[in-house]
Amino acid sequence: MIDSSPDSGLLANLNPPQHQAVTLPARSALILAGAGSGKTRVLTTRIAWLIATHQVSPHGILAVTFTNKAAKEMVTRLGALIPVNPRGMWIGTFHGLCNRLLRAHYKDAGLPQLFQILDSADQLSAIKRLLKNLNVDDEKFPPRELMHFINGHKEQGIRANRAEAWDDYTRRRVALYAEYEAQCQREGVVDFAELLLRCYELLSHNEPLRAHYQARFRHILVDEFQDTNRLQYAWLKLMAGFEQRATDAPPAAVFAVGDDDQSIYAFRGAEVGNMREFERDFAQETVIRLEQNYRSHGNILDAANALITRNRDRLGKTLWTDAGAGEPIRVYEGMSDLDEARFVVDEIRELVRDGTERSQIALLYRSNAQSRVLEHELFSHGVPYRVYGGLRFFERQEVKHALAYLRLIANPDDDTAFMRVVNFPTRGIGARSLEALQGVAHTTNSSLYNAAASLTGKAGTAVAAFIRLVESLRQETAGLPLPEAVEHVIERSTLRQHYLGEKEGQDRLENLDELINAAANFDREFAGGEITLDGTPVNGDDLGAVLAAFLQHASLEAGDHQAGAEEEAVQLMTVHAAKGLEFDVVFISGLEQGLFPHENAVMEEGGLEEERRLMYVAITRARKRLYLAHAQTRMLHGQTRYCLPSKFLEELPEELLARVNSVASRETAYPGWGVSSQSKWNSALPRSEGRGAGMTGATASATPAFAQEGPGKGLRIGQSVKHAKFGTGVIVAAEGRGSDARVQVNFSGVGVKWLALEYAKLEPV
DNA sequence: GACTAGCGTCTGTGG
DNA sequence: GACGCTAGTC
Repeated sequence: MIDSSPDSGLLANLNPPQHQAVTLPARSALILAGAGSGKTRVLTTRIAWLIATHQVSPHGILAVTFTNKAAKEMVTRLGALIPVNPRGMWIGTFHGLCNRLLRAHYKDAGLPQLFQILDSADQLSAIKRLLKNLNVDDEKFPPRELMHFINGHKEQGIRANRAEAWDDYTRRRVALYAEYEAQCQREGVVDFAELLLRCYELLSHNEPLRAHYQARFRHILVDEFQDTNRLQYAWLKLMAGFEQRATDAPPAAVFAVGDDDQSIYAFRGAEVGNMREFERDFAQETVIRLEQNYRSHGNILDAANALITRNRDRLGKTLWTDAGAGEPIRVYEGMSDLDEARFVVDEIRELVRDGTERSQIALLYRSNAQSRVLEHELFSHGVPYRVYGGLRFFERQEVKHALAYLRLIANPDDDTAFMRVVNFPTRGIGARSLEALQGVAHTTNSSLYNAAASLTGKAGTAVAAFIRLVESLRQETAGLPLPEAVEHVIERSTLRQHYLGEKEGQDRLENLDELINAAANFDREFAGGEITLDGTPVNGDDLGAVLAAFLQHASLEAGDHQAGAEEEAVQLMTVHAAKGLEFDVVFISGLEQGLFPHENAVMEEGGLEEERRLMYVAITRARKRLYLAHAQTRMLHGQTRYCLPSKFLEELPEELLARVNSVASRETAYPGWGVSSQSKWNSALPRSEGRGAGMTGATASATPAFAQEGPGKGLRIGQSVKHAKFGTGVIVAAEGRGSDARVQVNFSGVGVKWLALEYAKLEPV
């Protein structure tokens, strides 16, 4: 029995608001937890306290997060706090928990026992296949857009039969949505959004089941509440019993932790408004603000606060810290993305030389595409690094191919898997045979596999050989342990042979080996009873069950922990991926108009504010040192773009910043540029920390050169100019001479314009 | 039916 | 700059 008095170990070292939050009575409460305010600590300590004081058994707790990482972290920390086996508890992501529920009640949910989960790539190819089967013009109905339409509706909890459509085009899309639903049902597959919607409907339509879970979960804890979408919100309401209560038990106490300033997932349906509605819908009694930041030095926090106060409609919260001001925030302007990368890598090497651990250095960017230059520079200087996100292990082509064979073994009706490997490696089954096959499948309302199997007598030997291959794979692997089954499939399908013959196949072969490794690890944990199919242990000797569990693991987990995760390496990731993490040193690169804030985002309603929150998240990742970098030119889509500094840079108080470009280096690089306009870029750092001319001078060749005679004298490509009507912009192109001379200028906010130099009065800035 | 050159699109973020 | 798709060729 654990002493639960306030000064016991469990509650020691909590600050007053944290303490209050942890020990709240069993009623719904909203915790506004600022960045670095000890949010995860409060969540896990709350669970431990509830259990230790016998207010609830581990059985009665449901804790929901968004990412696997957060769920794992919670489990680990909880295990360190109290002697309880957290594996039996319901702690997981929305998707993971819904999957667990659907597995446990697959019949009631109208699903096959071994239903497969489609990741977004699978979903897209399923949609493409659907459009093809229905002879729909995919130019009129772009698959990506349709996918967005379908997922958007599911995230609102709207099925095709209830979707609104006021015009023909939308009516058509709704019809396609319905067809897609039917196709998934036929194939026994479920996409990510479907996991949630299906689970919601299961509970909503099945009263005994609803009564069971509503009575069971007495405390529901939600992490990152600001990221919930409509469906997740409704799911919580239903689960907690604030909607359709089916039991005599009172509603659960919902402990929602969130930060409206860190809401960065509106693009996938998250509604910050859920935080405002929480009070009404969940009978919330208390709001607690966690505003003391334990992570960052003062200057970093001041910058974050200054930035975020520009957003409207905040719930209101100001972070403060006991820590000193610390170092100024370093701002670097590179001439090109390459120059920027060189600066970043140079600094990293110096930091590492001075004793900073590489894993304590994070390199953040707005979009994944930016990682390439940085990676290249890190690689060529031999700096170990690790990229998170981007192409994940289980999303790689070769891994997906191998998994598709395994999926066909587990479920022959999985048409997505069938199409992926029916002719890979090539075995003479072309578009023509497949079209015929799809026709048969369509008319007989059966899966492609069954259609193929029923036709093997007459439909040519290639298809028959494929069916025989899958059949023999199923038989040969039946008695094998999972890793051997995986290896066998890789060999017998001739996947390995295929990649052996490919010039660039080495990486792919290594990934296939890694897949066998992953299967071995998984099998070990499975056999140890640590992993189960639906929360209840399954017979580990049954390959079907192990395989199904492994496949669902592969679709719900990105495979982030695969290969080299523990290596001492610099961390590269998008700002989105960095949420919830912290590092001693953080670089934010690509702080340019159009990139961060992203040009697509600023067009959307509330888009700029979401970008600003994203910047806020990025800044607050840093503990001790923060670098902000931007470049004047950047390669994008294969061509050079001329960029203005991000407006977010202007929104930071100048006194917190130190411009680390030295005038001397820029003079070398840009002969003829006025020093006056550069004065504010002078270093505010002590001399020893300023950049020498040597480093940046080496990149002078990246400077675009364009000299113009006549009216535009002194203007160059890349030059910042001011126009009376359009404001400031950057010259991106020029043509003609004398009175015909025109320049193309990219104005911030206005866009790109061609201007005749004779008439437009452009002033160099 | 397999292979390849050329073209268009993409990179905006995730379970 | 990379990838997927298409048209053209073998």
